[in-house]
Amino acid sequence: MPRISAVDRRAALVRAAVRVVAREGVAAATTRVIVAEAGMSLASFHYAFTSRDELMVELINAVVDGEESAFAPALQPAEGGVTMRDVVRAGLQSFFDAVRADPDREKAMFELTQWALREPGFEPLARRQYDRYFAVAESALTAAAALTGSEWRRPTAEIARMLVTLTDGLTIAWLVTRDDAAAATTMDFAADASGMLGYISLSDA
Amino acid sequence: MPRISAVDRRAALVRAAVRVVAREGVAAATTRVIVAEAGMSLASFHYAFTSRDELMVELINAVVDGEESAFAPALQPAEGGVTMRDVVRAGLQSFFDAVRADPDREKAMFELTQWALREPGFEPLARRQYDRYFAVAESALTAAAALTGSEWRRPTAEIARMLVTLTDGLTIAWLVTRDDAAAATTMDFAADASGMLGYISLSDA
DNA sequence: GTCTATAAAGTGATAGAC
DNA sequence: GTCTATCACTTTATAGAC
Repeated sequence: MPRISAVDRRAALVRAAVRVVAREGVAAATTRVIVAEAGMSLASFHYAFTSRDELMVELINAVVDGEESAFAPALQPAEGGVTMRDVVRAGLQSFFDAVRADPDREKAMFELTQWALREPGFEPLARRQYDRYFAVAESALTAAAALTGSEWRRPTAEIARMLVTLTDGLTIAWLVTRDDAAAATTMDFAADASGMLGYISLSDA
Repeated sequence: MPRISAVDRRAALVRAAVRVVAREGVAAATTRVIVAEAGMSLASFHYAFTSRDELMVELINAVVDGEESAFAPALQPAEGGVTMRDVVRAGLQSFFDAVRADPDREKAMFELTQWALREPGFEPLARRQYDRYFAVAESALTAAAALTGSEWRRPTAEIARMLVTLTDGLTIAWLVTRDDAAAATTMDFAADASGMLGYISLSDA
């Protein structure tokens, strides 16, 4: 094999590990499976990382940093006026479409959270993961307000947390039941509720 | 060791496994750890069960069947009239109090769901688990309607699913952040939303 | 029935040749 | 740097003495 710098090797191993975790789960992501995915020898793993836990830290940080807004497609400027209720509904649909498009990824994200919650000393990684979720949700809420000319009546951080609560619950229930119709009903309900409780239009202010 | 019937041994092993899974997680619940918890030899395990997977099936069925309504304390008849909004809020609080009282149990329930979702052929167990959650939620909603003299405007099965979505999301976020105040805000929001959208009082009907 | 002992396969990590 | 070979340990499961 060609000589690869330690940093490149680390990056390649993390990318391989991400694929393995999504495809086969955290428990199956052993060092041997990961190096096979990366096309390396087992010894190369421990040349790049001192331990499997060290890779796991880098892995979680990588997927968390790479987390992008699944709500974005619904937040494009549209012709004519658009209601907050409809933007929230469309944003939830965008999120849900992303879940349906790659269920293994979502399963993996939950598994990583729970792995971090169990592994002594790794709880901060789970916190970081959720801080990122909250931040992504909050910026989507801010964009939605700008798009509709409204203002959130409660602190956006508070509503963001509610939104993450909702998307987590929605995702788990769907991963278990695969019931698209039930998911749609949940999203309708949530959009109606957010419309009634969460914001005021600027013209009302 | 005294002679124990196979069925008794199975039951004892399942009870031991439940404790181990709650305390140390699914991944740490090896046959050795489980038999140690039950005070048996390793060979006794395979006398009672043909495989670890067979125990896992029985384990999940046991915790799912034993699932009781965490909403119940809030559904006791009270003096004077009580609004649906307040019953929902109190029910969520009862649920949340149970989570706070035994976080390891909740962590274990999520882990078991995800284990079943990953293990080939075990998805039906995860379905069963959520069917039970939905049923528990639905009966709580029916009891709440009776208590307040109201009627749900949508099918209770639909609202039950929303309720489970909410409690799942609430639980995960709290397990990660341990933020009681944020959880309270989420519950307030959810109670307000359910009050505005989900039911009609019988006097309106 | 219940045990000890062990098989067979997997794990993370390392030594040492090249 | 990169490899093969291996260590020390753990896993599920079983054989066979009692």
